[in-house]
Order: sequence, then structure tokens, then C-alpha cells
Amino acid sequence: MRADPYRLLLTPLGGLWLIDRQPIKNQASARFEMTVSNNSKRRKELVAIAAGLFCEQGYERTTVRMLADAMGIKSGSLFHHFNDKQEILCAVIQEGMGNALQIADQALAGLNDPRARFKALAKAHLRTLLNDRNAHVVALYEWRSLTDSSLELLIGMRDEYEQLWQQVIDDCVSAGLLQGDKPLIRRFALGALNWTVQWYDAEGEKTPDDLAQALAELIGLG
Amino acid sequence: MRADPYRLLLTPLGGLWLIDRQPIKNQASARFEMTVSNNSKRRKELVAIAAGLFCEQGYERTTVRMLADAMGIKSGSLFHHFNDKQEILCAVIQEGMGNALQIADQALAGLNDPRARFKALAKAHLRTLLNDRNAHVVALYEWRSLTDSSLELLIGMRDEYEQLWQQVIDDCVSAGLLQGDKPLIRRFALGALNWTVQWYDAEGEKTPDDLAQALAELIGLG
DNA sequence: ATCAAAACCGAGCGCTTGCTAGTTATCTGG
DNA sequence: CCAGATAACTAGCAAGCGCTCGGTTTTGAT
Repeated sequence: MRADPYRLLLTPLGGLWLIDRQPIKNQASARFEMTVSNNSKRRKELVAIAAGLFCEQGYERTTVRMLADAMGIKSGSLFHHFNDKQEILCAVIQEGMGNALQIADQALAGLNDPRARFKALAKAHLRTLLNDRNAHVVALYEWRSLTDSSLELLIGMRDEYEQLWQQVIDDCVSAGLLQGDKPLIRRFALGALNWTVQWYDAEGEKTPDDLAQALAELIGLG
Repeated sequence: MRADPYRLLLTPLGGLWLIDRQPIKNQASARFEMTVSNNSKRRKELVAIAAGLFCEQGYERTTVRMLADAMGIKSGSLFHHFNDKQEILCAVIQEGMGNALQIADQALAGLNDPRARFKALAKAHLRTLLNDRNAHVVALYEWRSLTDSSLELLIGMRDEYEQLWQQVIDDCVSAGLLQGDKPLIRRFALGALNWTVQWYDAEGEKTPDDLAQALAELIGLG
């Protein structure tokens, strides 16, 4: 599963891209089968703190002692909440992905016009990407440290999200608003959007919505 | 310098994006001031091997013993060629960046038409990105493990490359071929292109040139 | 053939890592 | 007010880490 480093990559905004991967048929939505060992409120706080550290320093360079310090506990106590360090990483990414899926669903609800759906999805994408930035940056950089089973869970969520985008783009092509290779358009669009995580300045003048609008205009969907 | 994890990110294709960073004025080209301690042929081989391992496993998870094994030497001997582990990482990224700059220069030489220059640069970008993929993936994922001085060197090269792109895009806007915020267009375009490193399948039917052409068409420069 | 430089080896030091075990403190519902 | 569950602490182990160092082999120009 980890053989080819290029073929499987986890992207911000919960995008685990696996080339030519068929969506798992009829699988129950991954976001409702959270079989995490512990879902307490305290755990959520800890996950948020971990997200910050992992984002800042990287997963491998963040020691359990650093995590514990930031959480105000001793390193041993950490393992009361999580079975191992990797589980914390998984929880961080899962959190970000879950939010992304939820927000995308909401954004599309009730919209029918392909152009409007594209814009709404792009805005939702950037909002969640830049809002849960810690989690998405961690997802981008650190997915390789996940165990196979964690990866599997997250890939399920990725597939869902990917489907959402592909449908919206397919509809735009069907309506004659876009032309070209449909999966390729999805990849270019998500590439442009995901890349914002690398340069977006929250203090700057442009809002995430502005960026989404600008991208739509660039590809003739303004 | 490492304070805000969002503001400074190293991208594939030698893009170290630093928000609103002014290009260093009149600085001698970084690619000719290779003040590396050792530039032997053997070293180049070792760097290529390291690129593969770093790409596959990540920098932190690749131990000096793994590197040495792959190189057919003992771990102690490694430090005859490099002062420390980080220097190997820097060398890997530097190699990729150097090639990218060289190829981009060549691609633009003699071309005047803005549209042709855009396409040529996009093609050069993808060719080098997917050709030196190991190095660029490492640059994307592992830049945070660089020391400040290594980072400084690479940022110089990044600035050069960034300037190249901005000029080509500015010319397209001036010629009326594109419209919108010029730096934003650059970022979207590079985002779409750089993201290919995440999903491109060398065995597939599309060549890097095909992808560059498809992107040009998507934004109306076909 | 010579010999200095370059490359490599073997052994291991000092330190950090993730994680465990056994124990204590704190909270919560009946 | 107490019993049980949850949370945190103390102390440290075993393994692995980057890296050092003195000595040996290989290489290549003369």
C-alpha cells in the first residue's frame, strides 16, 4: 500500500488522492463510523492542540513530551487518551476532513445551477481549508506517518469528498460551461485551491470567497 | 524565521513561497554560488539515492543507516561526504531547483509571443517537476527540516524562478490574454501545475506537455 | 612505484524517543 | 458521602537516533 510514494497522497481538505481509484461501492459513509476509542470533550481539546504543534513542527519532530507540555500534562498521561502517537495524528486529520465534508454538503444543498454549485463548492472548500488550516496542512505533510488502517479510514472520507467535486464539474461540462477532460479539470481546480494553503495570508485583503470567485473567473465560470 | 508555519513554504519545482517577499535586489544568482563543501561525482550519486529514500519515507523517518545501506557504505562513511544529515536534504532540494531554473531559462530563450512563452514555461515546469519528481516531492514535504542558512540559499533560487513566472504572466495580462490579479493568477497557475506531483501517473496516457496544454486551454490561453 | 588524498570501516558514545507499569488524584452520579 | 470511573503522575526501560573518531583501504596523479 505504501509502495509507490507518488500514487497515494493525502491532500489538505481531506483529499487523499489515489490514482484511478474506484470509489468504494455502496460503502457506508465513513464519517458516521467513527470507531475511535474515545471521543470525549477533553480529547477534542487535545487534538486541537496537537494540530497546532504538528502543523508548526511536523509530526516526527513533535515529541510526545512536547505534546504533553502544551497540553499541561505529563507525557505518560497522554496515553490515557490515545493508544499511540499515530492515533493523535489520525484524529487531527479526521477532524479536518469531517468538517470539510459537512460544510461542502451544506453549501451544495438546494442549489441546482451548475455554475452556482461550482462557486459554492469552491467557496466552501477554501473556507474550510483556511479555517481548519492546521489540520489540512498536517494532512498534506504528514499522511505518510499514518498506519494502513488509519489511512484506510481517511481514504473513505476522501472518496466521498472527491465524488462531490467530480459531479459538480461533470455538470458544468454537460451544461457546456467547461470543456476538456473532466477528471483533469477537477485536479487542476483542486490543485489551484489547495495550493492556497501554501501562501494565503489571513491578514491580507482577500477573503477566501474572493479567491474562489477569482478562480471561477479565471476558468470562465465568473 | 520559522515562527509562522503558514507564511513560508517550500514547493516542488523549487518554489519557496514567501508571502509578499520582495525579490532580493541585484543579488548574484544563487545557482552559481554553490558554496557546498564537496561537489564530487560520488556525492551526486549519493544525493540521488537520498532523494529516493527521502521521497519514499520522509526525511525524519529515513535514518542515516538506511541511507548508508542504500548507498552500499557504512553509516559512519556518510559523514565523510556530508557534514550532517540536513546537508543531504539541502543538496537534494538544491539539485532539483538548479535543474528547474536551467530548464526554464532554456525554454523561454528566443520566444517573444506571450502566449507561446506561457505555454513553454508551463511545459518546462511540468517536465522538470515530473522528471526530478523525487527532489520536488522532498522539497514540498521536508523543507521545514532545513537549517536557516540552507533555507536562505534555496529561497534565493526560489525568488529567481518566481520572477520568471510573474513576468510571463504580466505580459499575458498586458497583452489582454488574461485578466485579473496578476500575482493571484501566478499562484493559481502554479498551484494547478504543482499539484500534479500529487496525482500524475507516468504510465498514463497524458504527457507533461499534454497537461500544460490542457491548463492553458482551461484558462483561455489555448 | 610512490604517496597523499579521498573513501570507507568498526565500534560505540551520549542522548532522545515512544511507550509502559503501577500508583495517586479528581470528578460524578446515586 | 462514598464507589467507580476517569484522568493524571512518577519513574524508567529498551530501542534507535545522529554523529564521532582512530585507523584502514582504495584511488589516481606523477
